[in-house]
Amino acid sequence: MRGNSNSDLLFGASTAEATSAVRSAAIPATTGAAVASGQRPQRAGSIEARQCLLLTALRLFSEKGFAKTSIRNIAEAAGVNLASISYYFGDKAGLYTAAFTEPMGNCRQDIALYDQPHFSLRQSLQGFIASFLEPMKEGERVQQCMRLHFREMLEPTGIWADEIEYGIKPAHAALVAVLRRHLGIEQADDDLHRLAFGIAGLAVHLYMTRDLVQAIRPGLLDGPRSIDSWAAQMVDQAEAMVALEAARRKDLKA
Amino acid sequence: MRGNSNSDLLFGASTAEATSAVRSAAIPATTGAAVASGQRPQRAGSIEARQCLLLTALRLFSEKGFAKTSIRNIAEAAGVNLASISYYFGDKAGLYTAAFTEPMGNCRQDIALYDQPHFSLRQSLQGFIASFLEPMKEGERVQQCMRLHFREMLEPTGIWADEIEYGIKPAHAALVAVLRRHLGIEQADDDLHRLAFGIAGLAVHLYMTRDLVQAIRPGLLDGPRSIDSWAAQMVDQAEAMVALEAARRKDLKA
DNA sequence: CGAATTCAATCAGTCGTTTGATCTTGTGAT
DNA sequence: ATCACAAGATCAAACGACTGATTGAATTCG
Repeated sequence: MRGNSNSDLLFGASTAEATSAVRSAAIPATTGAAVASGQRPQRAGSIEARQCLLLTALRLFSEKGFAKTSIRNIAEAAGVNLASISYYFGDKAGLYTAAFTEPMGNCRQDIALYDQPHFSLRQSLQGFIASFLEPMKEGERVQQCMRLHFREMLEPTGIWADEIEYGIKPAHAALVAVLRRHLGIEQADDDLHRLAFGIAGLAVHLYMTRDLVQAIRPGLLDGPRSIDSWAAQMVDQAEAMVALEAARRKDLKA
Repeated sequence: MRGNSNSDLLFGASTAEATSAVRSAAIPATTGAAVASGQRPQRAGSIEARQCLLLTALRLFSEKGFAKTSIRNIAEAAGVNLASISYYFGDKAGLYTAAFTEPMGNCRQDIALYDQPHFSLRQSLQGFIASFLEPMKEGERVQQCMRLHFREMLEPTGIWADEIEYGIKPAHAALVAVLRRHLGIEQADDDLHRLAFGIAGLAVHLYMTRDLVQAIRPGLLDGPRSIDSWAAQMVDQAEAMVALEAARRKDLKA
């Protein structure tokens, strides 16, 4: 009953748990009556180990992916004992879930950056593109978050379903709303959704093909200046794509 | 010395080998003098087993990735014995290499589709976009090839380096050449390369976010008609992006 | 016959997970 | 202030399952 480790890897791990409560919630009935529900006396160095484990896991998972990263690698790199993983996070899936969701508060893209009624189209597009490209300039922590994010996109593990529902869908809907507003369309149709996907794709594509760009045209991605240049070009392109759609709809009417 | 299985997984497997010669070439010195170099009497059903193994591997690798697919899974699904894998392909990496490269002849994008001196810009863009999107309409075999391809993009295993060098780089260079020609530029600069990446990203992005599109706007991807609509829109968008770049350069001169 | 192919069985290694002992720290009684 | 006790935290060691790979005999066909 426990053996299907390949199929049910990342499901069932509790997601909405407080930092210290995870430790107990993930453990079924091993240590017995040691933990009940909400009690966090906790010693001094405890959080350090947990945090170190979390960040190391984030780094390794984002670099090598879930399957190719063993919890022994993580424990070793973090300098903590192997059993600490099951102690703090229950199992490998719990650690992954925690590494995926907990640090995400810092690097979650903000819809408010582009979905404002008083924004011009260009302002909205700038905000949208920036919400994707800005993290590329920041520290590696944020980049690891994004990298893990986009890794999920190609290799869904279960968390991704949640992320689509509560992260991507709203963002997409917001962009569609922006476009709908500026194009003067009442009901969003297939073409508008495709346009939204296309604009998002301008930015998303960079994350996917980052290594590719590095290999083909090195220096096109080094330093914040390069990112800014790229972002500016994307905004122009997105604007042109919207203008194109506007013209197409105008032609269609006539 | 043999233990570093995580790091050197996919390296060292011979790539440029004929179909039947792989069987021997990948095996160092195990079966002794059984095989020398080029001798292929071969029985009738032999190629069937090899082919079945290859296609099953292609399917499973494209669905679950390299690490999460065991050779036992493949052998079982293919209905052949486990040892046949090492017999025909040497090891797991050899099977992967074969599954990656051999069926690729059918679905390799053709530079000739868009890099023609007498083509109009629109024709070239149509050919380029089509070279990406056309496979999405064909059978699942081709889709598995492409999926395995883009899986490599996020999770490089070594073959990817070759693919960049001999598959992607030439394609990118060809697109840059097309753009350079139509924009009347002598030397390709960063902006032109970014434009090329952007146009490619229009199409590539679809592969990455296929599941996403399916989840957010189902029906936007079903049937060849939908793909055609999408391709047409992409061509228009790419054209607009080129026009934008042309205008920008004209302004820059003045 | 003899080579090509298939098969069951087994190897050593890594994986995720669990265990029980040990060390460390905070708390309350004396 | 000192002690003992308990809970938090860490540790080495091991478990069973699964992995990729290999062997040598059995089978099948030219």
